[in-house]
Amino acid sequence: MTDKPVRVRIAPSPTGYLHVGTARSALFNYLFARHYDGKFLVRVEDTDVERSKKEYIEPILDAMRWLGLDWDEDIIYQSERLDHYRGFVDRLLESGHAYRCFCTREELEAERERAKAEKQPARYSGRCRRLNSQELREKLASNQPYTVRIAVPEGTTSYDDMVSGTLSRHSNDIEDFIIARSDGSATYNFAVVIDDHEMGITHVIRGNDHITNTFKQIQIYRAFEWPEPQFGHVPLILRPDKKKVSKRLGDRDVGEYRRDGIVPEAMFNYLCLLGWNPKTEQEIYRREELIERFTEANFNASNAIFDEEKLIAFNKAHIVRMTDHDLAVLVAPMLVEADVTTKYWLETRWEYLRHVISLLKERVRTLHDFVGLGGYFFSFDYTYEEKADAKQFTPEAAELLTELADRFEALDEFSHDSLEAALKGLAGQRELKPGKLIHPTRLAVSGMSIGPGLYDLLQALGKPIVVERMRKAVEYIQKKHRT
RNA sequence: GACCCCUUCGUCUAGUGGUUAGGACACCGCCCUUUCACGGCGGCAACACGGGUUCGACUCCCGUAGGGGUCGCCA
Repeated sequence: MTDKPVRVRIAPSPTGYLHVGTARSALFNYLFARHYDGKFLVRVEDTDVERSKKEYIEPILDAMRWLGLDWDEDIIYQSERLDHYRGFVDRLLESGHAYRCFCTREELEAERERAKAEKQPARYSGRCRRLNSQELREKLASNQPYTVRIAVPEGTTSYDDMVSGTLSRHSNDIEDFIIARSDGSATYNFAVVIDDHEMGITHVIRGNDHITNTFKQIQIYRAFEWPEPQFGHVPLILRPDKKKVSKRLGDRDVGEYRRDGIVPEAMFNYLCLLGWNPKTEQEIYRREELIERFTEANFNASNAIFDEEKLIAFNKAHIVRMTDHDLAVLVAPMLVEADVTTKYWLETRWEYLRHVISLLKERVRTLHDFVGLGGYFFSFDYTYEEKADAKQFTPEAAELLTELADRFEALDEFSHDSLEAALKGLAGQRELKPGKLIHPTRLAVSGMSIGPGLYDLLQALGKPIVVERMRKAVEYIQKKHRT
């Protein structure tokens, strides 16, 4: 697919957060680089000194690390290369590929207004391109400020896009854009080309909102007679119908999803399948599988809507596949954060945590559910689910729970099988269906009507806690029915 | 408005001239089951429209419509 070693990059602006669209572009570049044993680089586009603060890049790098998008080489900061770009502007001026433009912002603004009013395309007239040497000398002598514009050659510019095939645009629609501001600093499109060239970028994979820029950037490559990288414009990620946007997972910042309990493996997998396809019916993949399968051939061309429900489905699938230990590492701080238990308690009972996770992992949508559905494994300060309470905690249940608690207490071995035998034994004697005991017991020891298999649950909790909670429930029921 | 990109179930998608148009998420049934979840089975549901080309179009071409992007001395 290429003769040179692949070098790609992601070039985020320091906005303070990683947008899912940028994340996916980064992901595609990462996958592409890893697949072809190339390099994946990061360049920070912070030329706008006004609004770029160093700290705004940290959350972005953080989110990338979280996703596992590890980059190669040092991060390049455009802000540190500002002076470097100037010489290149001069070269283009000398070679005649660029010219000075003395139009003021006001004049340009007026021109645009007029064009808009006349429903004409809003493009620069090219007035200063036609300045003769006499006029030029006068303007220069009078110290008029100027910008530098590229002189786009007449004709059509074409390139072969990795996603959309051959794309072309007429020079009139590219326009003589500014490459250097009146203070001499390089503009975005110019700096990008210098950087990509000097970084040896071979492939530029980015959102299709950059197609217009690509035609501009190609002008610069050609003016310098530099080799052009291959460009690939992937479809955009759209948000769902605003009315249907969900409450919890409404934002598109990757960090937000992380905070919402999405595991990086799921985000990685899901994002990859938005605009790219492995051409198989399999959808759940590990990172290594995606690296192996990823090629530029299977890009999709149409925009995609980010479906949070499907992300959740991927999240469930990945959580089930993760090891209990890896999940425990992620869940432990959440339990502490939720004040369900303490860091110390967990550290001394890591095995228990892992076991709890193994019981819960199949029923969880996000990491937070481990807390929401498993708090009772760590503390007894829950209340009984209202509906279940009304249904299960009858006077009869109190009597049964009392008897069952006694039998449980008498057990030598507190195991899945012995618990089942004890419970079914009682049910048999009373000629009751096991459910008559199971449901109140579950409610008593967990406060919930849903959860892991009861015997697993009881065994995990252990005899003292089970018996205590059952007797507490009996007291509760008796009190409830007395009043 | 100009220029460009895109168009298969609600959503993500497979499909490259002849298919009962496949899968996944969601949804609805049923099964499994002490609950929930998992799993299994089944169902609902799509080729935007109009012209061509062709023996034959979801597939190719042209229009139309719709969606999206871009049009800064921002990136």
